This record gives sequence, C-alpha cells and structure tokens, in this order.
Amino acid sequence: MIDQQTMPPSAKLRPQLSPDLIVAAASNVLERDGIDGLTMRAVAAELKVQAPALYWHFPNKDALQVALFDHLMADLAFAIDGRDWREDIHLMCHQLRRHLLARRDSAQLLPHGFFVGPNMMEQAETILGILIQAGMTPKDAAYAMSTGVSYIITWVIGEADILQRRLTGHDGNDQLAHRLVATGRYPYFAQAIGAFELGGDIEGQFDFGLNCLIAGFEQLVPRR
Amino acid sequence: MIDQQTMPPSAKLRPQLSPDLIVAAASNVLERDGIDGLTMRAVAAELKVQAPALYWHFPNKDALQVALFDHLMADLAFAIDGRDWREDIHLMCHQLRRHLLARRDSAQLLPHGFFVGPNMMEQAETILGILIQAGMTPKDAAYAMSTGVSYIITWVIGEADILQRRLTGHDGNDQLAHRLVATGRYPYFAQAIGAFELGGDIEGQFDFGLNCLIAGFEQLVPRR
DNA sequence: ACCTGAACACCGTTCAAGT
DNA sequence: ACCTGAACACCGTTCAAGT
Repeated sequence: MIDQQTMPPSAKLRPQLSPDLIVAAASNVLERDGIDGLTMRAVAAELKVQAPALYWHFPNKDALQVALFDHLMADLAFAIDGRDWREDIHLMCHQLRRHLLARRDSAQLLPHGFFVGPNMMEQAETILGILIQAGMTPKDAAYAMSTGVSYIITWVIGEADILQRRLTGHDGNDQLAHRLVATGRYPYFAQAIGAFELGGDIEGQFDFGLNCLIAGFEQLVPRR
Repeated sequence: MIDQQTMPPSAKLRPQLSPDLIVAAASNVLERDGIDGLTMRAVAAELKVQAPALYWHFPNKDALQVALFDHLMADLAFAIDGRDWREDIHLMCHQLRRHLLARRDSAQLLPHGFFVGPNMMEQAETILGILIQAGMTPKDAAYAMSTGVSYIITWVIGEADILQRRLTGHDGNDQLAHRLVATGRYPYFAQAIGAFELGGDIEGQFDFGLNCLIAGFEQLVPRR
C-alpha cells in the first residue's frame, strides 16, 4: 500500500509544477492564442492548475514572458561559414527574422526591449565573436549586436502587423495618407507614397534597413 | 430667459465633448500618470464625464492613442539649415529623440509601429524633401525615413526604461549576465559586458546606431 | 446627437487557508 | 513546500436608456 503522505494519487497524473513546465505551457498558449491570449489564467488552465500557483515559481507575468522568450530562442542555430563576416551577419539577421516570424508574437514578448537570457547567451557569444574577430572593439561589437537585434525585433513586430492587415484588408492608414496627399500640399510624400502601401516589397524593406546597418558596421572595421 | 432646450446650464460650465478635447485630456493624463495610467476611465474622469462617452468620438482606445501621438508631434519644428543633408538628418534625429523623451511615454503610444498622421505629415514631408533633394529615389527616401523613425522610437522606449532602472536601482539583467559570464564559457561576451552595463554611455550608444544608419543612407546618394 | 448607468467579460496579483 | 479559493482593484467595451 502506498503512503498517501509522500505519494498522493494526483502526483502520478500530474507531475509537480516547475518553471520549465510553466514556460512550456506558456509556449503552447502563445502559439495557439497569440499574445493577447497569453494570460496567467490561460497558462494555468493549460496545466490544469489555478492561476495563483504560477506565482510560486515566477514573481510576475513579465518574468514569465522573459523566460518564455529565452526558451523560444534556444533552438536558434546559426548556419554560418565564417568566410566573410558581412555575409555571416547578413545571414544571421535573416535567420533571426525567420525564427521570430515562425514563433507567433515572440517578438512582442520582451517588455523592456532586448535582453540576453541564458539561452540567448549562446547566440550572443556567436555574434560577438564574429564582430570582434572581424576587427571591431568589444564595445563596438556590443553596440552593433544590440542595435541589430533591436532592429530585427522591432521589424518583425511591424511585419506581423502588416501581414495581418493584408489578410483583414484593414488599410485605414493608407486611406488617410492618400486623402492628405490629395490636398497637393505634400509633393515629396506624393512621390514616396507608393513605398508605404500595404502591397509593398516587405522583404526588400527589411533588407534595406539591414544593409544600412551593416554599411555602418563596416566603417568600424579596419580596412586591409 | 434662456431656453433650457438649446442652452442647458451645464453647457456653459462644460463645453461639448470633441475629439480635440479628449486628446488634450488624454495628454494631461499621460503626462501625469504615464502609459499605465492612460485608461479610458482616467481620460473620462479628466473631462468629468463617464468612460462610455468617449466611444462616441473614438471607435476604440487604439484610435485615441494614435490621435494623441499625432497631437504630441504637432509642435515638433525641425531646426535645419539645408547645407549638408547628413548633418540635417543627424540633427533631426536627435531632435526627435529629445522631443519623444520630453513627452512621457509618447514613444509607447503607437500600437502598430510607425504611423504618419495629419500632423506627422508635415515632419515627414520635411524629411523626405531632404533625402530626395540629396539624390535618393523617393522609394529609398521612404524606406530611410521609416527605418530611421522606427529606430528612434524603439530607442527612446529602451532609453526611458534604462533611465528608470537607474533610478530604482533595479539591475537584475546585469546580475544575470555577470553570473553567466563568471562561468567562463563566454569569452567574447566577457570582453563586451561593460557596454551592456547600466552606467554606460547612453547617448553615445544612440549615436552609434544612428551613425550606422546614416552611413547606410550615404551609399544610396550618388557621389559627386 | 450625445451622454449616463449598468453591466459583461475579462485582467494581474495578493493572501489566508489548506495539504 | 506548494497549491487552492476567494477576493481586490482594476481593465476595454457594449448597450439600453435618458435628454
């Protein structure tokens, strides 16, 4: 006969809660219901537990979101060849963009901007290594990485929004811009308005900003 | 004797609600209580009105926030001399940063990234004019502007967070990074960690990213 | 046309109480 | 040590009803 005290029946059906289990459940909720559906109550329900139980393992929702972000970055393995640092950085940035886009609303997880957690640390080490080996000072490399990652995170948030507006056909912004341009008081904007349209070349625009940043990075690397 | 129907007594004490009045009230609430205090109920209370009244003039809170952002950008007058486009852009970006920092949490107002409203339109026209006159194609100028403004907005959100963490002394991020670096498994990060510290050169880091972008912009302008 | 009262369907978080 | 039950103090938004 099993001792009820040390081994209650529920223990076999549902293992004890842990930060890892909670993060895994939160990941499911985020993928299924998006950032608006990611509530403490929903994560708790996913684990068949009451919401306050989560507060034994995380001090607050922000901490859970940070841990979840770091978890989602764990399986990000950069495929680089180490020949040209410019190509490597370019490739890594595109990979990070795709990684974030593939995990619903992951870019909106960090409440206070870019943050290096335990898993993200590995990726950061790789990036910093490339930049420092290319000839940057450690400080420049740190700034470059944080500027680049911030760019990509912000971009992905905006891109996800554009993709959704395309689906829903909600182009209120475009309509307002066109009305204003029609007044004739904004000649330069009138020339450029095509670039702001919803049907624009979205990946090309990502590359535009990325190439601008990399061009700036190049100036920090000594010529040979 | 005044007709009660057309001129009720309350009309003299409190004029009719309007989008402009609501935006002005929202501006007060934001400055006083920050983005977390900016609720429909708080804006309504500022106007001595019930919250549902606002929904007659704005479809939802997002629309009010967008209108508020545009309002806060109305008195942004760029001081440029038109001699060197690089200097002008640099100056405008610093001015936009200061403008956003001076209006509490204004950078967090836009729910879906950068947006050009009626007031912001004037500023956009100025920026696009400089870039196009410098020799950029209208499309490149549009991409450059949107990349630059996004960079500044994201930066300011992060900078406000850093400034607050300095005040509250909340440097949990730093502690985690130091613990991980102490394992010795991240040699490159160990060299760069000083740049991530809270006491870093914050304006220098802003300039770093800005100069990278402008270096990229320069490649889009024909040499002479 | 424009606003109020009351309610709906939620939130994050706290805390005494259970086991 | 770890979780539940119940509650607190809010949210954005809807909608019938008033004027």
